[in-house]
Amino acid sequence: MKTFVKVMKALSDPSRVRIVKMLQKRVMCVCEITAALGVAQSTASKHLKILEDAGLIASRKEGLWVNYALADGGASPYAASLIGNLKHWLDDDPSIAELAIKLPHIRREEICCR
Amino acid sequence: MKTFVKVMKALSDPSRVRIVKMLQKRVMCVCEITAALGVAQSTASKHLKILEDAGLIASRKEGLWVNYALADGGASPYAASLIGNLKHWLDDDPSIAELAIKLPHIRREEICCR
DNA sequence: TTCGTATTTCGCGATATGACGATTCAGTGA
DNA sequence: TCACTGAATCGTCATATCGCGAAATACGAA
Repeated sequence: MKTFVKVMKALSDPSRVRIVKMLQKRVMCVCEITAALGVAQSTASKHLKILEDAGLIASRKEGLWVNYALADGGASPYAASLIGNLKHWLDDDPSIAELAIKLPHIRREEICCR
Repeated sequence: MKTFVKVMKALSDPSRVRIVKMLQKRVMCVCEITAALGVAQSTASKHLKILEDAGLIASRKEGLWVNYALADGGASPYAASLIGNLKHWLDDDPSIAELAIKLPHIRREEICCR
């Protein structure tokens, strides 16, 4: 029950859903996600932690950056199912479509002070 | 996005998940659900409203009682999918199993004043 | 209509959540 | 070692949520 509720809670915030939808397209670091969502860096970091705790995404430290990607689903069957559904859900949502257009122009080299 | 988040929010509370799992077994009125969950009747009513707004359950007034049942899913594809998944999810959860045992002994004739 | 019952709504307090800025932590390179 | 950069954590505030009891509704029976 606890793990199920955790997944539901994690996906009950629009910003977090947007993060999952972006990570469907590609791996992203925190500063890219911060820029894409237009929120404070600490806010993005907190959302990422909640998604990771729920088993929806996974982080991987690479040098100075922390890259986030969709989880493989091994951690939680509920997370795996929702990740699968979200592949084809919400693509026509205005805020998701907007992100999809914006995404190719968000590159860490231009955001982080190199 | 709003309807999706609404479904996730509705299912991010253990009491509400329990309600959905109980309604898988049979139609129930508010006083039966109140007794099964062991909460105040106003609390149960509020949870039911949230689940109904999300398109997960449907209510039907029958005389003095209001009977709640699982929604057919026509209202929201997200709700429909989650209802389907919950059919086989969480059956082995302790609190759900306990409810399943308790359920046959909860009858409105014994709860409501006759 | 008037009463009694099942349910909903209202109002409140305690707790949880989401946002931010400031600080701290971790890893790179001078 | 030190300075610098990306990310995580801390402290705080505003808002949302969950629980309850009390009052308001809705309905059926007398």
